[in-house]
Amino acid sequence: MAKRVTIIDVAEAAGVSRQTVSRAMNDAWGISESTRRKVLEAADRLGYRPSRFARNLVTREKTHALGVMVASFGNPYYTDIAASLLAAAAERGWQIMLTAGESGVEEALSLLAPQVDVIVGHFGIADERLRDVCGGLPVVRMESEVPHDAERLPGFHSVGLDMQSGIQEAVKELRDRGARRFGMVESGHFQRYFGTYEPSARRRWYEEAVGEALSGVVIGDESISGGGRAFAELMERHPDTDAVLMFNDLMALGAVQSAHALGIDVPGRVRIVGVDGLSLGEAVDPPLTSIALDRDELARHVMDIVEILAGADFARIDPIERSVPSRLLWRGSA
Amino acid sequence: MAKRVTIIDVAEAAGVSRQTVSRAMNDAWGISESTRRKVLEAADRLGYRPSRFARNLVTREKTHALGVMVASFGNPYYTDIAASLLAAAAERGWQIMLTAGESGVEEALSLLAPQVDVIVGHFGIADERLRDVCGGLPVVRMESEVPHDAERLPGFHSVGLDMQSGIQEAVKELRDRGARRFGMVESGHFQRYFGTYEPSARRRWYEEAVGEALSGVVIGDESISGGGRAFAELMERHPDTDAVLMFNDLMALGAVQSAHALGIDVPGRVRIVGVDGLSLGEAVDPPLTSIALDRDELARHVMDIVEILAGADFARIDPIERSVPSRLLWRGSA
DNA sequence: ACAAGTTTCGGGAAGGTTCACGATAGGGTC
DNA sequence: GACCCTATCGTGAACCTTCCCGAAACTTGT
Repeated sequence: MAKRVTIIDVAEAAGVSRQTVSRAMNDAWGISESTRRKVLEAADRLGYRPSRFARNLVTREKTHALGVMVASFGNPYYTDIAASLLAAAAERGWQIMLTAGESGVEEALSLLAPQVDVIVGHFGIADERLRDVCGGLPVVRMESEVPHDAERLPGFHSVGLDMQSGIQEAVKELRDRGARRFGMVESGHFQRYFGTYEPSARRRWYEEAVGEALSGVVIGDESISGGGRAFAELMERHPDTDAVLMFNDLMALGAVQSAHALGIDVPGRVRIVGVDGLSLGEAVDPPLTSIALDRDELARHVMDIVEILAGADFARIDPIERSVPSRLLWRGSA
Repeated sequence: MAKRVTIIDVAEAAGVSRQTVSRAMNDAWGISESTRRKVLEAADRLGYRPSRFARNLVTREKTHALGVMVASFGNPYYTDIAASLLAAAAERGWQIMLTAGESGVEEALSLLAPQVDVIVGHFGIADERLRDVCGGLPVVRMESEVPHDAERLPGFHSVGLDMQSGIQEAVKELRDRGARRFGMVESGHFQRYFGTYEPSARRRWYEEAVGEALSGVVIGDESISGGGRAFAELMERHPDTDAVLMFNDLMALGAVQSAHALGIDVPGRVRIVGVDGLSLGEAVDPPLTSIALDRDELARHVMDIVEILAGADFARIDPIERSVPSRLLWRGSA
């Protein structure tokens, strides 16, 4: 194992002191041009690289780092969120260290944790395991629903998404435009995950909003193709459906494609509404109507919490829970 | 300015030594349950957080950090690349610290640089400025074309994209399928950037490949809508065009939408080919045919270089230049 | 009760850098 | 030549944690 080249090695090689090397490297004031060149040459020859840890240690670590974990980076839902987070963090002078949970949440986290001050993300594992793997770091969870009243461990905070208002608004708008029979494609994710099916909050709010006008609900995979298949099944089993809420935009994209393939006019024959408000939804034809998560506000909330946590004594702070409202993004598909 | 709570403060508060506090925090072996609790309680009370820099300093900084800068995180081209980079980096045990250049490339870089070992990305600024702002860190550039023979500064490496083979392949395939008149929508980006227009490598390769069969070239904005407008203009000015190369997939998306709006059948009346191979291209209808950048291979090359650079003595390494080939991704739009 | 072993804890050092300040040398002024 | 000033460079300390190893305390066996 090659020993690290330190500032002292360079100093000796150049025949000067540490301090002089430091001055040369940071092109500081108080060093003659000739010795600077001499030192730089020696550093070059030895392949010297200052240790960023030693440097940050002594410069009082002014920069804060935020660890962000998303489930998958191939999913536009997460990249959109990461984009907003990145912007909000940059605005407040935080650096973002990013990782994805695709191949081992715990391993990725244990690598990320020692490098950052706070961790935020979608994890899909329980608080207890999270605490073990994060080494006591404060954690901010981004939930896909309003945080339920679960007992949070200390040091665990969350920002949830309140979809009730958005769903109500969407149903009202659909009604105003003449929709009479409301269907929904629900996610099978929970079921696959927990074994037992439990209706999602989205479904509960939707059913409450449409009441008697519900035509049917079909469960599908959380993917474009899964959404397409489920949509086709829904239309076959409940042909009178003229408005559909898709569990998310990815599935809604599949539904639009599927409708096109089946010769079903959108939004003429059936109106399709997604959830998430992906920017990707603008790129398709017709552009996707969606109940949008305001990602910038989400990011703002996250950064608010993060800064509270970073402001010393985080350990004494009670779990913070916030939620961001959704809003209807009326585009072409409904 | 509140002084930092150190391990010594906790030790004094708990009436033990540093070492014991360290043991308690890292739940190491060799400490009784009662003292552990006592220490943890004291740490909690004081709001103690171990310094990640001091810790990493002594644990010999085994984890390497890669700084990644992309132009914009809202652009799927960059997020796709970031995704591949993230996967490749995770595979080799590197952490990724991400930033975007949207609001100030230099400022973002100067924040990023002290935190990482190598920097890679799309920058849009000259080597000289980059060197100043990165403090001598080695840099890997991702180029949108094959690295030209510019004089690279030492410490600057690059991976470029070789599009010639992909474009040739695409033109051949289009010919085989009956295309006779070839148009292109070119990017106006260079022109806006440098004032003076210079044909892109894509255009040069394309014109060389189609030869006499070129119907016309129109310049457009590098965006969905810009692509749509330019495509419409191309079809109006050169109505005999039956195959179009769009400068990139984003613009191609606009072209497909525009064609739809104009009642032009794709690919029946005109075949549309994009460049980049965005995963987003699969989500639209018809799915986008594209000359794809193999992002995983790009990421592999980048990580290869990065690991070479990290392996000591980087300063003595001559600029490395690599290029990744493109390949034709035949989907529905051509 | 004593020896031996085990558990628990502390002191000194290391890790690589920057900061504050003191030391040295050379040049100019009188 | 004494004095001061400035430009340049070096020494000790600090930053905060973990590792190594020895000391102390406690447990067990006889």
